[in-house]
Amino acid sequence: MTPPEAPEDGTNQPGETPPAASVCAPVSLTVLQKRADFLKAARARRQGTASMMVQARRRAPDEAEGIRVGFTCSKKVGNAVSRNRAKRRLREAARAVLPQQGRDGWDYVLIGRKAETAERPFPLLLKDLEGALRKLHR
RNA sequence: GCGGAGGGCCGGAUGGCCGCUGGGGCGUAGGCCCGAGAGGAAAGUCCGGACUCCACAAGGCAACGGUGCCGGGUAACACCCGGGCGGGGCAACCCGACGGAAAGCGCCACAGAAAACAGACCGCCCCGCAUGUGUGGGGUAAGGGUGAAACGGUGGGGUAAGAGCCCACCGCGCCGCUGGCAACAGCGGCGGCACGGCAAGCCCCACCGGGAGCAAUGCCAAAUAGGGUCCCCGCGCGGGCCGGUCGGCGUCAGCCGAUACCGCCGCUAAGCGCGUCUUGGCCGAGAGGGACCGGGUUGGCAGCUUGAGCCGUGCCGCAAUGCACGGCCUAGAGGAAUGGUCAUCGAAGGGGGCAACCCCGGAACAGGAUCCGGCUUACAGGCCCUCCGCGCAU
RNA sequence: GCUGCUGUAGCUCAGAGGUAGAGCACUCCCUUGGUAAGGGAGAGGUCGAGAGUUCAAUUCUCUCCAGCAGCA
Repeated sequence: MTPPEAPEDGTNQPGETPPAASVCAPVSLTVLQKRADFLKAARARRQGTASMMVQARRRAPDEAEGIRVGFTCSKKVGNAVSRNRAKRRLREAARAVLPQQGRDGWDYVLIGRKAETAERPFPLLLKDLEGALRKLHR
């Protein structure tokens, strides 16, 4: 089931992802660093999925440029190893999905969950993020 | 071969594509190229330091805390090495908070006659009286029972019964000699049992320690309200004193005062509280503008990785370690990088098979956050070296 | 990252080297026509875990494990 699909992903992603980030979409993807940005996003819309919680906020026009995204894992997720693994997988999922499906001028915050974020197969992780974005943009 | 002891090491591999962090080079720039990127515990934060700030200044004492056989190592340590003593193991070897209880105080439940300094419940023995079992006096601590612990142990002599009362050995204590730097050990002599346990109870002795921590600390910038100092303008608002006016009380002398009194208004659940006259003089200097200072907030920079560093060789030393020479540069983030995915190979484990082998499965504990030295705790599995016991063969 | 504090009954807390306790809650009984209140009786504990000191540890010491605070 996965082997037939997997090579497609392996050949498609390298060809498509970099142009999407560099040429086709002029929006830049930056990472949230400030505590205030996270707090603002936490007050905005949110959508939970099996593997993650997604918060999204449309910024005021003069705040910043492009799509911004942040990652968070609380201590409930586990020790440092599992927290870091969850954040890395979320970061990779955001890199694959947000340049196409994110909207310019929005902030997104992805929050890891206990075991699911680290264990869910990667294609399903991507689908979770896409579904959550669709609901949040409505 | 089986079982065991000690020490050391590794702890998924290779490659493709796409990324991340910081470094170097090129380029006006978009960007391109090069090389680097988690651990043995990075963990717990239990000790010891470096470093920074604060306090105090030669320093000492007190208090508090820590360490605690001896010697050595070290920047230092509660760590390491060697030795001693005690305990465990047939052994290799392992474990030990291991100073002082004859400086003092305190505690030792229950049981037991008695729990710390002597004494005697049941007993044993002698004598007297009464007599078949008691009673009075005296001696004794061997035996019984209790307890975690009971006033040296075993054997012999001795005795009315007993007792270090006497003797031998053991234990204990003191003295001397010998070996050792020392802890301590050995030997000899003497004493004649006195000295119960607890110091992870207070304490005594010796030694050590000022406090806080990189979220320490230093620097830069921005905006905001308020504070301090100085300068300019300056007497409009407000403060103090005196006076006026007005008001309240009054025993008619006076007293009190815009924080009083009456009333009103506003905030409040209510109470408290605040505001609601005026002009003149003097003192004083506010607000406004400018400059500087200090504090807080946000962001940035430094601290930030060349160090009690790592590797190799040689030398002194039983060893820890030290010294010399040569070589190497090995993460530096800051809501915090070291990843995702694919392919090939793959240890443990599970299933099938007489077996070769086949199928499933897919790597333990866990990730830097100023840096070092230790300790402790977690850890699938594997490799190497040395040693011990038993069995077999020679 | 650093520094402290706390773990005892279902809950809130005492306790101190030899017995584990109080209040509320729970169960049963009395009282009431019934409930509440009141009275009586009862049950409920690896004292966070593991080592050590001691004759004896919930208490003293050490090591772990949780939880909660503070520090820019």
